Amino acid sequence: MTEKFGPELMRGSLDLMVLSVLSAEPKYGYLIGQSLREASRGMIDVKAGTMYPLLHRLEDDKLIKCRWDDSTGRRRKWYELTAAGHRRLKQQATQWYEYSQCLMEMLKPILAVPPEPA
Amino acid sequence: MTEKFGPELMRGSLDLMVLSVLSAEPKYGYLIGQSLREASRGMIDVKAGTMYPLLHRLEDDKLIKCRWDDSTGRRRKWYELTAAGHRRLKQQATQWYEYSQCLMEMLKPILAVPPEPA
DNA sequence: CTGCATATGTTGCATAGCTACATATATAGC
DNA sequence: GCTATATATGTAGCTATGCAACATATGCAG
Repeated sequence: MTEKFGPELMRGSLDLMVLSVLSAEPKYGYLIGQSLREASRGMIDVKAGTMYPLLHRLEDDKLIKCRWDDSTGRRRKWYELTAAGHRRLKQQATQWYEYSQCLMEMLKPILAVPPEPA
Repeated sequence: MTEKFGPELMRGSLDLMVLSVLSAEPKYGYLIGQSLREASRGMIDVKAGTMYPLLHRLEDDKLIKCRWDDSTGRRRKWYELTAAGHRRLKQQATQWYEYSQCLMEMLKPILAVPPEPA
């Protein structure tokens, strides 16, 4: 396992990742963080100070909507995608795919060079 | 042709792209911008207010070094990678590749859905 | 000689991820 | 019962970086 991905690298795709893990089923903030860690085998670790403001932004933009669950001792804020959220997810996923293909093309000659032997 | 890639998307990989286009041969700032536009078929358009501060940062970090050419009427500042720059490029390219693979895995189910018919 | 492409640079703004902190409950170990 | 840890949400302030807007200057085409 390599190092955890730095914040600069994820900048610009965190929204996309959160929308992505919410697309299948509703989740609450803490659980979203766990899901991302699992899906990335520990490479992606979104901090609380990043996650909650991010969720509030997405909610302000009407891409997700929330529902408090106070039935248990643990207060949990469940989020799910709105129709606009689903649309945005598809659009952003497509754009990210195109971008990564574009960048990959540029990096091809660099990545083709094998790493120096130890 | 889709829309130009937004700044949020490129955040975190602009350094990598600049190092990448400098890896083959020295270039000056304005030319780097053109090279990126061409390599991306117009999708990537780095503004002057982004490019020059970026180059100064990379130089401060000793990843690139410059040489003025005042022999023509056009003052040009040619940049080339240092040894550290080459190392950083390989390292960042590899990390970006891993990150994109990771994200692509997450986006697979979303991208698999065909776009709605018009 | 006027306008545009070329070429480099700065200032100030907005955005978003981080650390550090604050609050509160559930659970496990002693 | 007490303590430490995991769970769960939140805020305030810092920092980094891409942007628009501006500034300066040259070469070349009409």
